[in-house]
Amino acid sequence: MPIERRPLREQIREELLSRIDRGDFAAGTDINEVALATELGVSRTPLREALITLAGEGVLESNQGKGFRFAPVSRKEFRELCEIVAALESLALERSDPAYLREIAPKLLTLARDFPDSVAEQQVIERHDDEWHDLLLSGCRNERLLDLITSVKAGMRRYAHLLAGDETPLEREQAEHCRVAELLMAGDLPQAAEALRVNWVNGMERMMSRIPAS
Amino acid sequence: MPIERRPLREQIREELLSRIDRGDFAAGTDINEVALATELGVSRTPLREALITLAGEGVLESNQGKGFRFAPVSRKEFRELCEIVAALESLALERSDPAYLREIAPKLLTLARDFPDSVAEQQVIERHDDEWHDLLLSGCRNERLLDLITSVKAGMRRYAHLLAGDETPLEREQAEHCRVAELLMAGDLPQAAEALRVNWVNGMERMMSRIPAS
DNA sequence: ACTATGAATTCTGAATACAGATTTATGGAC
DNA sequence: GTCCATAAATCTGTATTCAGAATTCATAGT
Repeated sequence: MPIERRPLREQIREELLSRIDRGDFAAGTDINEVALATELGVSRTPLREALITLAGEGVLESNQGKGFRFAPVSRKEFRELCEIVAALESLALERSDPAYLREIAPKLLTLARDFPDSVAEQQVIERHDDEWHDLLLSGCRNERLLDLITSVKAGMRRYAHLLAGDETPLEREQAEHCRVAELLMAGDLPQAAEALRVNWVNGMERMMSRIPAS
Repeated sequence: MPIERRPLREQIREELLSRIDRGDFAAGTDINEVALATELGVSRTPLREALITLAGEGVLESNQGKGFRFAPVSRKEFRELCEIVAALESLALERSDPAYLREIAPKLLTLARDFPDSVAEQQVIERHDDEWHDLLLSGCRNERLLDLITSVKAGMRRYAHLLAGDETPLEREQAEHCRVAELLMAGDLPQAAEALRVNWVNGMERMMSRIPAS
């Protein structure tokens, strides 16, 4: 059994991202490197490496002499990120193997219908949503594109916990996912890609009001 | 006058990118950190920070215990990158201020017509091309998108010097740029965005044969 | 009371030191 | 001569140290 040997910076990056998911860090707050390094039980070197990576993904900002801080959230940026991901995921779908898509379409439909009901924990809903999108794009042949999508989505994680504990119209989300799946079963890739883009744009509108004005 | 004070890692990153433009490094070769740090006159710490950034942009690869190396080039990846940039630039154009676009359209047309002739140095041609694209997208209101485009294009720089010293059909490139500019003058944003996408796809096809098979 | 100035503190950015992994070199068995 | 084992050298990944910038705090002056 090959035991896991990954650079510390990657583990640290993932730990920080999962803490962001839990809403541990408030947007806009400064990072104290020594304090955080001590808490994580690592030295500043790999921590800084992780911070630099996250800054490249837009999760953090860095200012000369002032170090890193969690990038503030804004409706403007959220809209920008949604636009980007909508375009990228739509492209990824268009660049997928049609045969493979038809193959997984039934499973996508099942997953979409099995959406957890509104009372489920936000964490559960999000994980289910991620799973659906991951499966949807798993047939994309453009590897760089998949990496890029993952990276951009990391920048969106800051918004996840802001949207927790609400009465979002899950039915709409569910219906839109079903529509994508059905179009794939019918073999209409362009329409499915368009439906996916629409899903992102609609989702953005639904979430927009929950984000602080500026 | 505020004198320039930027982190070393950024300066190093840019220096490495410009060296890649000059074709100083062969794709696929390993990086010796101590040697490179010495040559640049810096310590390994900021150098590694720059390397990690470049790895995040796809310029480098990193393997546990083996350090960094310049990512190998391939037709497949070049096609992938072109697809991505085509989609992103097209989106950026669609998200630009139409009034501003009409304003700069004449200048875009002039620049496109003033394309350096075939005998000009590759460097000159590339710089001119970059200038045109930068101006074209300068009206985009989606800041994250512009950053992303810059980042993805950094990953394409590895291919720049491969395409040097050839008899590429510059006329086609020039004509396509003119077409985009003309559509913008006519105020037809969707068509201009589509023409821009086509320009990227065609450019990809033109370059493809010059890249090593695998 | 308020501001300005400067020292003390805290923190980041960069350099150096150390530990462990990987590669290269060496030597012996066949 | 080839193959394998083992030791030396090299290099990366991480920790620690150092230098200087930014911030805080205290004090003097108005």
